[in-house]
Amino acid sequence: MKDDVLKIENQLCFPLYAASKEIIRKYKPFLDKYDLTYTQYIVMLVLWEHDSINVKTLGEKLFLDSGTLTPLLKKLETKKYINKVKLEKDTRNVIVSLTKEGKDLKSKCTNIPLEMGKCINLSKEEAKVLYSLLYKVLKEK
Amino acid sequence: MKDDVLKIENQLCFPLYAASKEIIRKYKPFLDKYDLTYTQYIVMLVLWEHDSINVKTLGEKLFLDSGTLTPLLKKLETKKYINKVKLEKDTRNVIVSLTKEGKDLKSKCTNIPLEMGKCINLSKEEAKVLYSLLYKVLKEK
DNA sequence: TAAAAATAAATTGTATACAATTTATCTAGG
DNA sequence: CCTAGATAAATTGTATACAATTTATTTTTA
Repeated sequence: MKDDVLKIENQLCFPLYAASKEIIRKYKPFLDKYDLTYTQYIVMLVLWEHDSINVKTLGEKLFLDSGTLTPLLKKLETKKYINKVKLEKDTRNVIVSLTKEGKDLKSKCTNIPLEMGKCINLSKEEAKVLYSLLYKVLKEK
Repeated sequence: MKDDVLKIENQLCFPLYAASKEIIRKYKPFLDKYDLTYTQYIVMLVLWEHDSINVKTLGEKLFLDSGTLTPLLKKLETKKYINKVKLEKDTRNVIVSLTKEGKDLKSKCTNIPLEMGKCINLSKEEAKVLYSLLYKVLKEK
């Protein structure tokens, strides 16, 4: 009777995994314009809010570790969107901040959430419910 | 006024992306026992249902392409969980099937969905709502 | 205050992901 | 029947992810 617990359509994680990838794939045409990947884009989102932040805090906000962020930040530096400097008071900390180009990019990206909204087949209410359920999943840790 | 559309907490995609990764990370201790990654596990889920399937169909079910599946299937073959043979009628098709070990693994994994259920901080009803919203996102394509 | 513990990034190693291309094979139309 | 187009995997190249370790620095404590 419990044979179907392993059916893929009975897993909650699978549609989560698949939907996440599918939506990220839909970002691509919008982000390609600015030579950004999705992960680079969410780093920029955080920087547009904070302007300057250390790698650890950035990682906590995005659920990413230095193994992912170190090379990614190097790429954003090469693209001239960010700068990296060591904190004088404690040189273990690397502070990431926006260049002028990085700041200027923000206004060009304001249409992306709207465009993406059109790509997602959910009503405003459904999106809200989905949003809070996902945060409930995330908050438990 | 529309300045906050780019705030990370106003994005729907971000919690989707983060929750997906967090849940997959929670699978790790359960899957490590059988030397499986999450992606290898979902391939096994499909094979436990179908026993034999070609790479293309497998990819369609899992939203994965041959670039991901080819090396992954090689690893599952090395672990002796699957076999790969070319379809005689049309040798472009590679048919993946379970070995005895691969079949036997199924019964050992039946506890995983239950254990994972305990790790996710949602009621049965919430999980159901989340599930259908995610499939709604996926179905639109 | 000097060694031990803690902390933050960076590095290393393994495993995805996926776009784009290539290779091998098959199918259909002339 | 024979070639142009279609199809399925495999390959190539780039970019994450993340566990585990290492390096450099700072803080704690005996």
